[in-house]
Amino acid sequence: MPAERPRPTMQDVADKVGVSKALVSLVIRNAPGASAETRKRVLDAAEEIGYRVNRTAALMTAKRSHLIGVMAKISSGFHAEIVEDLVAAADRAGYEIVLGAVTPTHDEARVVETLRDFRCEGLLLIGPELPAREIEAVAATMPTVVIGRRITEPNLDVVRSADGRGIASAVDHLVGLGHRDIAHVDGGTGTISADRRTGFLRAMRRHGMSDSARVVSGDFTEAAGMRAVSELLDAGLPTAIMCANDYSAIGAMDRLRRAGFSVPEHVSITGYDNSLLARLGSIDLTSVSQQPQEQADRAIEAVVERLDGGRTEPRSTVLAPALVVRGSTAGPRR
Amino acid sequence: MPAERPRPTMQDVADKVGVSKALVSLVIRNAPGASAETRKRVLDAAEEIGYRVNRTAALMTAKRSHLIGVMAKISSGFHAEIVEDLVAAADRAGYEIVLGAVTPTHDEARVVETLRDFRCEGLLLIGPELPAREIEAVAATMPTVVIGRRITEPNLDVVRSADGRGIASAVDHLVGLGHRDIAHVDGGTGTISADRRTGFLRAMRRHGMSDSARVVSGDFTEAAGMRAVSELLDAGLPTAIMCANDYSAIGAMDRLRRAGFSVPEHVSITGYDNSLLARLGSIDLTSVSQQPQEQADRAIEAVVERLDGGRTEPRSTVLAPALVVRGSTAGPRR
DNA sequence: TTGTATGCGTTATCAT
DNA sequence: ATGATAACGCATACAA
Repeated sequence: MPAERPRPTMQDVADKVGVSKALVSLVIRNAPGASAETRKRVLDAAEEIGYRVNRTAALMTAKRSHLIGVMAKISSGFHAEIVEDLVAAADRAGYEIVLGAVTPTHDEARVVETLRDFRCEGLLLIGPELPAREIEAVAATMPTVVIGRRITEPNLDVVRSADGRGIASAVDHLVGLGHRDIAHVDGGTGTISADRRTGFLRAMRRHGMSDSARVVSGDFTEAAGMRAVSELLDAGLPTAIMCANDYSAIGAMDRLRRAGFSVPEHVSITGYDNSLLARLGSIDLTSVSQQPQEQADRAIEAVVERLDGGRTEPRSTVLAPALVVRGSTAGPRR
Repeated sequence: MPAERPRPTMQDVADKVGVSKALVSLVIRNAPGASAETRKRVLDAAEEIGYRVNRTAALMTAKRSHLIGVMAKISSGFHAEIVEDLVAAADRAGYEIVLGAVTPTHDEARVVETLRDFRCEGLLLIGPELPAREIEAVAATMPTVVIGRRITEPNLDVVRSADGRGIASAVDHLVGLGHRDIAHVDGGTGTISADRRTGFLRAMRRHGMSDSARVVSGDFTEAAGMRAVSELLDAGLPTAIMCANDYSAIGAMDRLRRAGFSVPEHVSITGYDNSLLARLGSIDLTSVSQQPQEQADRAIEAVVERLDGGRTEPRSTVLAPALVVRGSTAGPRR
């Protein structure tokens, strides 16, 4: 027995003021068609009896909900960061965010269903791992934007940052410092990892260093970074190691230091994501920012264009990542 | 013009099967009063035409929504962790979580309003910074549980971990290792910080070490940890430093190392929260876990007791924190 | 077991 | 500018 005291309704306000509820509706929604006089009286009465519009009821009849569903894995710092920027951007565009959290007990499919049940008009999927055809099936139903994953399907908008270019800028940075022997610790199978890996190989080729370009397999974890360095210790250490993300970079740094090498004096290290970790003074990791705020702005822009502007052709927005140089990189020892 | 293709309704299913929508309603809700025969036919038809109950409409008439609102600051790793556990626990109890994210652009008051608008039956506030009377005002309206903050108001349930005891267990650990000169870097004003500070002082007194108990002021940031160590370097380094949270502990560690001291050889360091950071191999920080999963379970238990069990007296649940010993603490140098 | 009727709080259409 | 009224999709008491 949830002690639910009956909320005042629009009718209550109307009765109090002595007008029709239709008029109250106009005033509450800030729609034109009510005199300033009445408007004030209605607002005052509403305030007084503590009236708040019943969103559930409003959604029943309203054409629009102005709700945007966002699927994210909040345990990921990067996702959480983007979500923050999304609510701000949505706010500016006159929309509200409904957040669907992906957790071990709530998989992506279920989150999407829930979001849809809440009558969201558009869907923003952050780093979805759902099969492309399932995403496409959703996108056929409602405006959908995929954030941070390369995927081309009709009906689908994509906002992401160019992972290949991000890695390339890091390679350029290291080469500029004089490095010639660079290894990459990748993130395993998966689109993102693949993009970063090929970005690395391509950039190395561009610098005429294909021969020294080594790739060690990993999986985006700290442990993977440590394992990779163990391998490299056996095979012969490069002068710089570029990791597929910050976590593995931190693992790599740690393993190196435990082996008696110092960063960046003996080996330079780069990460990816420009996470909170990378920014820590005690870690101070050169990393690549995916520009979460930019991505958030573009994603909101994309849905809103479809929702308010009537756009129907898909659009892909690829942002340039930004290298953030910190203390984990320096010129190689001679 | 959001291309909203009309969703199939209960009537559509009813028409297809050739029954009334009331009957369909029974079947969908899994309520008794329909033959197994019809049940199957209805379910099949629903499946076929892709029918999903319109939650908005259902909420209009249903007594219950089985929705629990959670206010959290997802940029906080600790909050994010608890949220994950909450959705799992809610799931087991037959409820669904509506997540309200507190961000720089959406303050706590606004989030609470939104959650209420979504017709949540209960509210879970994680680490609220709202004034106690505002929280009480909400709690007067609907079952409310405050997580992680000490506060006593009528109508209010509280689930938290005993910060004082957590710090005390860390003190005991250090004293057991032989430390006699211990400093505490606090987290500024605020309930949580105060609890940890007094917990420290009390534990030190218990060990007869009030004289050597020093408190340096901080603010839960990495920078605060660094500043605090700078102060201590001038005043004379203790053999152990207990920080109010992991962030400031990391700042402290870093500052010490830059000054040429090593952890834990010269100085032992402890943090608080047992965050992802503390668990990193390269940081390996002795810390105190607030047991997020336990807290989540208890919080759900509390609302559900009020919602389903009809409990009305407030209840406060104080959990025992768990010390997690890692590599940042060791016996003092002689 | 099944169907009918009514209400939920709001928005939207059409009068006035 | 204002009001009456019909949806909206579903749950529920009640009738059959």
